[in-house]
Amino acid sequence: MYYGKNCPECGSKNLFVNRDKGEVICKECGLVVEDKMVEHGQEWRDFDSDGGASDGGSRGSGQPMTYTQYDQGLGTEVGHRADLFQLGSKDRNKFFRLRKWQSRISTAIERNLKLALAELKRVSSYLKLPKSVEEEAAMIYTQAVQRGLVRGRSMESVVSGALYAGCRRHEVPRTLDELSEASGIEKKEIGRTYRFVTRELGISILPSNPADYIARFASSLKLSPDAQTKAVEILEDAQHEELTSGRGPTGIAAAALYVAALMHGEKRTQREVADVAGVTEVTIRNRYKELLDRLKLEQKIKKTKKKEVKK
DNA sequence: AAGACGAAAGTGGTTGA
DNA sequence: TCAACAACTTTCGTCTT
Repeated sequence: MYYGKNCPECGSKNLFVNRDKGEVICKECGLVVEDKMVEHGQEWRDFDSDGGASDGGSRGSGQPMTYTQYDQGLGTEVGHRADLFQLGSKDRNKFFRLRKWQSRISTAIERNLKLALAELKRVSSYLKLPKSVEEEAAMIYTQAVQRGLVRGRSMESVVSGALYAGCRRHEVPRTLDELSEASGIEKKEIGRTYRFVTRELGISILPSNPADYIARFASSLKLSPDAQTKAVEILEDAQHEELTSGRGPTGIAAAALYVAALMHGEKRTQREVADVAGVTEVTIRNRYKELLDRLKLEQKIKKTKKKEVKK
């Protein structure tokens, strides 16, 4: 199927549309021509304006230098087909010679990065992660590749691990489940590579704070802002009582939300809360019980219950 | 009938010898 | 490397609303 454009890398018309993944791949050279098709206004990766002779510090499209640019803008691309028409026949040999040369120095690392960062962007946009996280993850991945940490692991799993690490560092945690769903990599695999990569790179891993999950969970549950702030309060109390250490942060966040919802008369079933938090009802119950025991919230709940009865 | 509760057995990961 | 261990899940039966 002709996609309507040629591959900016090799000029081939043999572009393959993968709707599941939302990307377009060139069958000739393997370049991910376009990803994030769900998003509006995705630009084509224009190597032509970026690379080649015009690269003298002024970036073609005015992009800042970033890690998501696979070579950080430092590499040199030898021009493409379109340039041919501007060249005299005399220069053609030179052109082809340079192109050949380029393909030789284009190392496995660069090639890997190119593909990996496309994948990274795809997953990142799927999860609607902020740019800063994407940058962080790209940086982590780049370092991982340079240290040869990808060897023996799938590229995708390392990308996912890097993204997970990026999320954690920017305090916009996503659960392993969400990463897993977005990337198609198994949860434990992501966790493994995440631990491995962060350890090898000496990246500090601050344990994630349950409060970071509250906002997202609350909005999927359509809870009022009041209930949400209440949940955060409960969380703070729980941390004073040291109910939070050693426990899964999502379970705690879920329980806090569940209680907060009860207290505000916006009851959600344990099942509903459990689903958005990615834990089971049992876990919520356990945390919930602890909260009641240690924080003496019982009377408050009974009060609101009476109110409901009166109504 | 659906939700809440809890017991019991199972799973995967961490830790310490 | 192995066994003990804690957190969490799965499953299932019982109670409550």
